[in-house]
Amino acid sequence: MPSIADQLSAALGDAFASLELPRELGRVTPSKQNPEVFPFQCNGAMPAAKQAKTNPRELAGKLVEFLHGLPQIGAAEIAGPGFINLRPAEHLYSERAAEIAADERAGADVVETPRKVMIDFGGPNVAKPMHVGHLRSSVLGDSLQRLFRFRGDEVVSDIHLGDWGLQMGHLITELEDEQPDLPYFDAAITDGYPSEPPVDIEDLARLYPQASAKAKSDEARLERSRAATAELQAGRPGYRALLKHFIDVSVAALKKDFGALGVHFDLWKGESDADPLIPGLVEDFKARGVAEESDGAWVVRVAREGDKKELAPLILVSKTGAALYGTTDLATILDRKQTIGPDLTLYVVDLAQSDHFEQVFRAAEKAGLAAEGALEHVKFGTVNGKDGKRLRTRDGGTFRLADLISSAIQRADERLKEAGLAADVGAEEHDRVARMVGLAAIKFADLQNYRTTNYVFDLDRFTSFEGKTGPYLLYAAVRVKSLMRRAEEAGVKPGSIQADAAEERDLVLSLDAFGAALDQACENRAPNTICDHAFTLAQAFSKFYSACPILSAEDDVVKASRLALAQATLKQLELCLHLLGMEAPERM
RNA sequence: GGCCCCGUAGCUCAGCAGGAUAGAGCAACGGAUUCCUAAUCCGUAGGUCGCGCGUUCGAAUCGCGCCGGGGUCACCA
Repeated sequence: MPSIADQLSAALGDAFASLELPRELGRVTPSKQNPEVFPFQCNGAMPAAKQAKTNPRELAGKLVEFLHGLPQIGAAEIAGPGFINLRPAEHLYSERAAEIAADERAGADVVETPRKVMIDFGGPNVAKPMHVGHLRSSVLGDSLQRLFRFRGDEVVSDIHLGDWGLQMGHLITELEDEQPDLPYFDAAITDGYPSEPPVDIEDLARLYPQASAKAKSDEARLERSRAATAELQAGRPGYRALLKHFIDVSVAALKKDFGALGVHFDLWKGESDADPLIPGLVEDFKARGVAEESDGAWVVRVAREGDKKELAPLILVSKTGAALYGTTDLATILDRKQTIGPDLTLYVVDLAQSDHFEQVFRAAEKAGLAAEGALEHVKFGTVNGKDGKRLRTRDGGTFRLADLISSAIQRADERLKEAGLAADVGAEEHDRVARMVGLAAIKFADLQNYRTTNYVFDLDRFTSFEGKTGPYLLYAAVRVKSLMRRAEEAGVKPGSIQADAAEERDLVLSLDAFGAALDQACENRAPNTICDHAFTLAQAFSKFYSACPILSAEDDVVKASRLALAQATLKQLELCLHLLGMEAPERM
């Protein structure tokens, strides 16, 4: 059974069709005008009348006339220039509520034709620890993979490690300066390297910035890194062995970090995995004339007729013979095409890289590696401090993601203690709850804004249990869980739902809107509509909860009905939390 | 300078497949608890939707031009 809104849309669609007008005009939306009397409205009569050059009110009159006989319609009226206000038929509330209550998916549909969707996100760099910039990609990407999967698409996520290119040359040469005697640097030695890595994660974190800073002011130093990069890419055994150590050390640390964040990847591939495909890809591009020579480099021209912006060519092979960022990305697209064959690939990467992806996508399309529109840059803005500028540490450095997370968990812990929550559950459980609250605070704060906006990071606000926050939603879910436990103790069982009170109806309508919220989140590749839905639902429940006694209701039938509503709400709320990468504890 | 993103209530942000009187949260003010977790609920106040012009019966939403903030512009990733 479709949602109430969809049933009304279908009815309106029929009405339009009966007048030989497009069904799409029948789209019904929630009404803000007078929702108690007419919760929905349809605005299609006005554009239709415009097109047909007739009077909109007259047209609306015909539509309403058609609606009168239909079983879904409780009432319909014309208002203003041609708005059609709608009230669903009485029986729809309890029918739809019963269905949501019985449905594992809480009323959300699956997609008609599942696609294979590749999601590339996270993108941490082997050479450096994760910083705030990785937060959005990770949180957003993870939510998107959960969402697409839930909707029935086949999803493959890939962390796409930054383990190739100049940064590796920096690491190698900087390590050589510190420990020149290591066998990796002796070109005469080509085998039998130590199995223990020569560095740990802190070394990596130190070496890269050192080298990068030197290279900025010292051209010769930069050239050394470039040369080392070229040698690495050419296959010098000692450098390859070092690369493997770097990756291993880094991945071990990253798995810990992402595990703590609750973020999962199907594939832990990196840029270096695409390397074997590069020579063939380059030859192919040259042979087919996709690439051409320019100033000693090989480039793919991607500018198009009628472009507003002047898009520079993508550099496939630099004049020193090195593969660049774009080359690796193209080879990765080829790799994925051969091994996975995605219908759609989403790159969850910050919007500063818009031009880069535009180049890569165009080059891929030009070369026939991907269909037009099959590659998509899901861009997002920056995380700012209260000053409105990029979030920095007090001394102006970049904020480590690990520090950010631990400070959120610590703040959550303080909040819990202030409120006397999660007090009698034991220290271990308390810490677990604090972790859930802290992560929920960060994730919800990140996801509730539309992804392209830059948002201000304010831990005090995010960790509050009041208002539109992750902790509020967790608490709302916990309250219902607690209610369900009490019901069980009292031997009360959920029964058939009868939505009579205004608060009960509003709650049903809120539950009904779940699918639409997911549709929109999917379409926009932005989970903020899920955040919004979860919050609206929690609010609708709060109103219901304060207005309609459940366990203390006098009538057993009412009691069972309201408990069923509470149970359905909990299920849908937990699904929302899950899709946002959050989890509510049993008690708080 | 070209291009991209952003500009909505005191603050943080939704809304932008054109639709009625522009929303939420926080902060402010007033009220509600013998009752299932008051971290709640009810109410009040708060707006030239950056500015201007245009398209339209109708513009926060679409187009053009400005202003302000951020980003980006071929051999880094």
